[in-house]
Amino acid sequence: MNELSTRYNPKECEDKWYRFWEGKGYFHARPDPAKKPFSIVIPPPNVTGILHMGHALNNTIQDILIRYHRMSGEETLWMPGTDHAGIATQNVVEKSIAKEGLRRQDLGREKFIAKVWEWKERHGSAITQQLKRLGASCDWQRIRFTMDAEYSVSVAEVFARLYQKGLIYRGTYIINWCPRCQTALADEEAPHQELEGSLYYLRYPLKGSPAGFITVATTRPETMLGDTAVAVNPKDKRYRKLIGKTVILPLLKRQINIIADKSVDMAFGTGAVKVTPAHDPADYALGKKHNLDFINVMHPDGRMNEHAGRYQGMDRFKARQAILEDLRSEGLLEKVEPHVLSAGHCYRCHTIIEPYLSRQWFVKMKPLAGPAIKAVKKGEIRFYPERWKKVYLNWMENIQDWCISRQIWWGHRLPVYYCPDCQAQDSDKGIIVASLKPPKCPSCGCGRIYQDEDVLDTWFSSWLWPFATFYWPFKIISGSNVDAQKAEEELGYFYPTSTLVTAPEIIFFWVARMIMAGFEFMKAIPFSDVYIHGTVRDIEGKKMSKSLGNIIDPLDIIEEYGSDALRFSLISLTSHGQDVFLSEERFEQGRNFANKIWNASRFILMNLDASRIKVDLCQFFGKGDLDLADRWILSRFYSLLKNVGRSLGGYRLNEAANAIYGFFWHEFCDWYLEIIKPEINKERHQVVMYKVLEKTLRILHPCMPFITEEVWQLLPHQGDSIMIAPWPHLQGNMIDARIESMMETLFDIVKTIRNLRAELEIDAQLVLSASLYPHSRGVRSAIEQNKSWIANLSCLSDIAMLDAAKRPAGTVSDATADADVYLHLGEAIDISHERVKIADKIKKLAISAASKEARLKNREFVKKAPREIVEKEQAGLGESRRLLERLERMARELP
RNA sequence: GGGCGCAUAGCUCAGUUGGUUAGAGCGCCACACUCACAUUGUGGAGGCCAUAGGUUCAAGUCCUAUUGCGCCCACCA
Repeated sequence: MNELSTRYNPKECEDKWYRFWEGKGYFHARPDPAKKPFSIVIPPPNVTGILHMGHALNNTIQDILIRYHRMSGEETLWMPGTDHAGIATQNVVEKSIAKEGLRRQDLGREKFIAKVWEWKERHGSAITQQLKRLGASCDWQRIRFTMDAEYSVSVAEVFARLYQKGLIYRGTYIINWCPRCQTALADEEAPHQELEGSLYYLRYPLKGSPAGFITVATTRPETMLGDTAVAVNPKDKRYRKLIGKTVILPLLKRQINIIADKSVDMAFGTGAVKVTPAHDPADYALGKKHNLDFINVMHPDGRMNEHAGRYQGMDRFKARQAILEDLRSEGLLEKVEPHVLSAGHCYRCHTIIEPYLSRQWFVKMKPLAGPAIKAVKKGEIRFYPERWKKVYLNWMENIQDWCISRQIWWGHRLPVYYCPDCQAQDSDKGIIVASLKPPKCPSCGCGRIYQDEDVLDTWFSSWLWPFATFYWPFKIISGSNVDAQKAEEELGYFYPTSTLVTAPEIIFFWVARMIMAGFEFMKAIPFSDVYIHGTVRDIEGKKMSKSLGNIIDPLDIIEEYGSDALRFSLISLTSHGQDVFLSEERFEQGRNFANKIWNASRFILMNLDASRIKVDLCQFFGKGDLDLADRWILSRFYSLLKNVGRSLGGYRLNEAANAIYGFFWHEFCDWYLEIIKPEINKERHQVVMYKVLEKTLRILHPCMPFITEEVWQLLPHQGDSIMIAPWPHLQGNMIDARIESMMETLFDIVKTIRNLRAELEIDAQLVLSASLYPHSRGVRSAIEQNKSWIANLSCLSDIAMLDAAKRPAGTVSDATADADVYLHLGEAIDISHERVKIADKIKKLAISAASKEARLKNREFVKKAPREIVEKEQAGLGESRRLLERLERMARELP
């Protein structure tokens, strides 16, 4: 095995093993009634996406869970796929055609959509290829896309069912409108920017009171033409007597009422606010609540319309100036204050967006939310960490109707058709909703029906992800090779899925809606656990984003440090849902760990006689054939296994990763391998070091799949791949707290001796070996060469062992044991400054023993503390007293 | 404005239901390469666990308030 490099080389392994696994079909899941199912649906990344650190974290977590459950003998499915991401994708393609000087309008809808598909075919697999480099063991045979033909049928079906149930309706809504681009924008496409504006104070004369008026403040005076009320806070003493009175809207001389609403902020402006329901989202809500008129005063291009009186035809900002001048000349402009306001701007042309009233489609959410709230309250669906439950419930209990129509081209078109002959204004007559386009109008029979131009919100397809990916509702499409019966079986087997792993930002957008859809269409929860991980940030706590330039590209990290290093470092930093603060050096830890694994394995391979490792470990048991060190490392391993299982079960992945790290490096390598070195050829050590390495690799595999496979393949092994090797069984009888405590005592001794190493010119590690293996030839000769007193030390393990044996299990007092051994050590080592050091340590231990005694004297403690604690304290007390005496004697003898 | 989170070593963070001496990684200091690994090893320094109260036999852990930082949602007429 000498040909193995002293450095682990990820590049030689990763691609090789990934292809091996995929080629063997290990990622593919099929229902097996004999096995328990475990399934995860991937949060589908945008098809335009490239892998960023957030994806890396999200998918590493999923892969760990998947690999863990696969090894645990469950039938494990990880369903991959991508999201068509309506607006994001449309923008990307628009940008790409802009290079040819084209706008989407130049192409027309059909040709543009064809371009998007073309783009998707060419670039849409980038992110899935990147997931493979991460090691993600997705079932790629099942990869889905939210615009797949079958998936689109699911979407249309859901729309139709909800419509028939009366849960989808048409209504008006204020949207972000760019008057220049003449398009609706989603909130995230209309970023708010601060700008220096003015706050204008306008006087609205009171009807029937010639000198009376009420002053309102506004930043957009031109919208006053659409005012249909003035609102004040009902608690506001200044205006209380005006509530219900009428004012004359200046310029247009329309009469409007003064209404009361507690949403009005008494401290802002004058405390009275003009209400323009057609041009402001908050006013819109007021308008709905108080049943006001909605007067739209603008054309879609931002010019004033026929409701604007003499300002008709003016641009909105020109109209603003004209209106202000007219008000000033009428003495109705009280004052103008500078005011910083933040307004939405079109992300493309930076035009100030106009809140614009338009007709949209909605889903009634309250009826859907009911069961989804209950399921979480009852604990059928659990959030990890639990605090997100509150966030979820808070939102669900105040849920608003969901606007699902979007005025863009890329997406699922609404399955809504109109018959021009039957259609009547403002009614649903002539509207046909069907999952597939009907050939003719069902009522008049004409063939002139046409489809709604709008598309559905992207989330209207992704909320079906846990079951639509299984081809629900199993409607066969001509030309498709989907086997409906098989699909139904698979859905029955794998649904509800097990765990959803996602980021907090999309609890409302996605998680909550999936739960609602699950109940509505599957009559069952979509998943039982929701694991919410943190956001990946840079070292200063800023969210990673392109515009900030603080991106750490996971692919660069894989290139430089390896995929396992990336995965390990990310996981070890992710503590239970806290945000992850990253800098590139973080990945050195993962890389170094991989290298440590590599070199320890190389060492074992060099010293392993493969013919002897078949020996069953159990042979050694009961015969007392295992040495202290062997028993110790086995005990430590099984303690680790127990902890790792518990941590993974509670989604504390970082604990699992860090526990394995600490065990492998600081216990297995630093102590066990060093201790057995002098007698590494002994059969028991051969077996134990092999078993511990092999099993540790297995429990590390979910976290670091590549290096564990590489090493595992070099070791003697059973089966084709570590990926499908069984998760080790917990053998509780191997966990021995007394052995562990005893060894720790010995380590303390050795550490003390190491301090003396320089002046005594001895090898401290050898001392421990000497104490454990006093009769080995190597140790004996070493002892001869060194100072004779080392021989004294060889009795230490006997002392420690006797000590431990005297006490019943579980009552070992570390403090007492430590002190005892140090006393012997003090006798064995005749170096004065070291005595002082030891005396210090003993003093500390004595204080601890004294405090124990004091505590037992406290009646409240004895009465109220848990029994085990009291018993533990009592058990240690007798020994502590003896110890104190000896300590005093020892102290007198010190120089 | 509503909701949530965080504050522990120089830095980044663990610390499970309160329980004996608060841990890790990185960084720093000293020492060590004939040794599986210098991407290494050994040792060391470094903590009023943000502040003030409270509950308890016992508080880093639970409660209240304060200060500072951060996130989400709403709003900004």
